[in-house]
Amino acid sequence: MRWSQTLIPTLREVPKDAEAVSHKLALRAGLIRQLSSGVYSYLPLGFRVLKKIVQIIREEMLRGGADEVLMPALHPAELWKASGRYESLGEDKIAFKNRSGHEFVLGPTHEEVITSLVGSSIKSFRDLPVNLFQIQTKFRDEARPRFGVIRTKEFIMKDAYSFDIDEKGLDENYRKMSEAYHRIFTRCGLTFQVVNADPGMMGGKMSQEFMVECPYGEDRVATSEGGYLASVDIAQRANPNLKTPAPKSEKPEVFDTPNLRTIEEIGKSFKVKPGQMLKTIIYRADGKPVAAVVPGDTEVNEGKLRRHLGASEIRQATPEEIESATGAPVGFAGPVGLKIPVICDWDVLGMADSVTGANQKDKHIRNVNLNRDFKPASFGDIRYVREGDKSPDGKGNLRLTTTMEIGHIFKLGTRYTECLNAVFVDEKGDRRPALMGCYGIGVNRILAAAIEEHHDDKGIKWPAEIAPFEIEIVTVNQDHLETREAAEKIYEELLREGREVFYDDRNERAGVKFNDADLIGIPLRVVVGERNLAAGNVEVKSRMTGETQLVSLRDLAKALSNQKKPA
RNA sequence: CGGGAUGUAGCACAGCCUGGUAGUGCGCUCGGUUCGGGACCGAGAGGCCGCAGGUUCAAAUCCUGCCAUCCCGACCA
Repeated sequence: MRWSQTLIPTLREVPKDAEAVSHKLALRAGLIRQLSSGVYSYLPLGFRVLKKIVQIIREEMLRGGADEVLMPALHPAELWKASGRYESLGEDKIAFKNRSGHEFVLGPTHEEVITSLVGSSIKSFRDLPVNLFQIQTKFRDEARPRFGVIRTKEFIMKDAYSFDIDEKGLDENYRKMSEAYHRIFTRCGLTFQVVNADPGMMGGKMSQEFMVECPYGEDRVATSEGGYLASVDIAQRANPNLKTPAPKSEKPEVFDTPNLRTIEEIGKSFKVKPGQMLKTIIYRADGKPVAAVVPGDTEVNEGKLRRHLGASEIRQATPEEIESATGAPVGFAGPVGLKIPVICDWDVLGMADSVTGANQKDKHIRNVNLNRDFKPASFGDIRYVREGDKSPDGKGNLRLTTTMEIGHIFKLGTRYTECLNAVFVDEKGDRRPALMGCYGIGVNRILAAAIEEHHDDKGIKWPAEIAPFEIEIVTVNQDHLETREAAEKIYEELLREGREVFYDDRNERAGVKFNDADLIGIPLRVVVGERNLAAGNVEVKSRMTGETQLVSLRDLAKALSNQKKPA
């Protein structure tokens, strides 16, 4: 393709609020153009990258035994209602009614649709397993799109769904998909980690996230030297086995804290370190009130608390519920004298003479001590891990890194197949719901992640397999006849060989073209200029390594195919 | 949904406090000199100053409302 025939904007300046590196570079290099908040168009260069990524995904999914389908973007709302997930979609849902009053959802994900499709197609265990995937646009009315193409309202997703007759089959499909994901992300040039994750609202037993390190990511991962790796949502820590210090105080003392509710406010006004305070949060676990107590400088992890309690559902109490449980408005809860079960984090065992809410309006209480002043129902690991916590495998401490999720695989079990009636008849003649797995990849995010990982201050350095082109031809002086003729000849020849060539045939100064080439980041650059041409040579430069070499015109084709990455 | 900011030429911004002819840089057009790492000189074109009201002799500028965008938070397979 010739530059002059392509819609590539000359865009060197980027809005100052473009924060993420990948966002800035994608705009500057003319990969994308923003249409509105969280909605982007892909220009030719960006689209080529997407196409490459899509092709890699497609090949590896087929290799992994999945077959391709395409489901509609518009889903009947009845399906969603049947699965019970309609309401929980909340703000994300884009639903509307057509003229005849039918309600539709603009598909944010396709579990409901595929389950209904597969349910109506399978009869017997002989029809299973099936594993189907598609690559298409999803819509989610994100409350806050951000970081360019990292979180957008509309995005391209590869989603796959497997259906099996038993756990063994599900395990097998899950493993194959995991392997396919490893191949996909590796081919896309990404350094990634596989992290155990919280299955969350999707239900199911097991889930793993494929993460890349990225300062603009929205997830955090805990790692340790011993190889422990988990999303902070579920990351655990070893029990520090703290000994409770002897109280220095005689008895607790209530004091006035008018209008001071937060840990921060109290800390400031009374010179108390947050770590010396007991944060008490009231929850409803399966409808029953409980109080969770953690050090003031840590956060309660609801998922951990839920598992600790063995509850199936947990949520923060409403202000009214808090008032009835503690006798005080929000902001003054504490463990002393509470009538509801108190769950303490292990850390609390190591604290003495703490400050906490007094369960009275505008009052807190100091010199509070465990056992003497309050007696917890139980102890456990109920807070989010922090940098420096002991790794649960006992090997070293935890380190937290910011990451971006590029893929996620789940074992869903029968959650959808039961309510949407995707059942089959087994060998014994019994009707059973199929066991389901689902597997997603954010295609746009791979593009962003690749830029985040592979760039320098001049621009993008595309990994070979997803580069928009293999080779860019740059003429130093397009007006110079011999230069132009040589470049045209090289261009035509490479095209004939089936190479993907981008030809910067613009009548621009050399410096401009070199800088643009660095910015766009095509792996190989062939520079055709009068100086070298006189000796029958051109220059070949690698964007990744910066190496340059002089190659004679005669050997050019060979030199370039040596650079071609083995498939 | 809360907190903060910003809407002025294709793009990035200044001007606003203290009302008085619409500005700068990049890009674009024309002419010339340049031409192996973002050239220079000269001449031009291009704006309903987000929208609607109000105050005023006079509003990009002050006031009110709305809309949009961005940032922080809440939320998020």
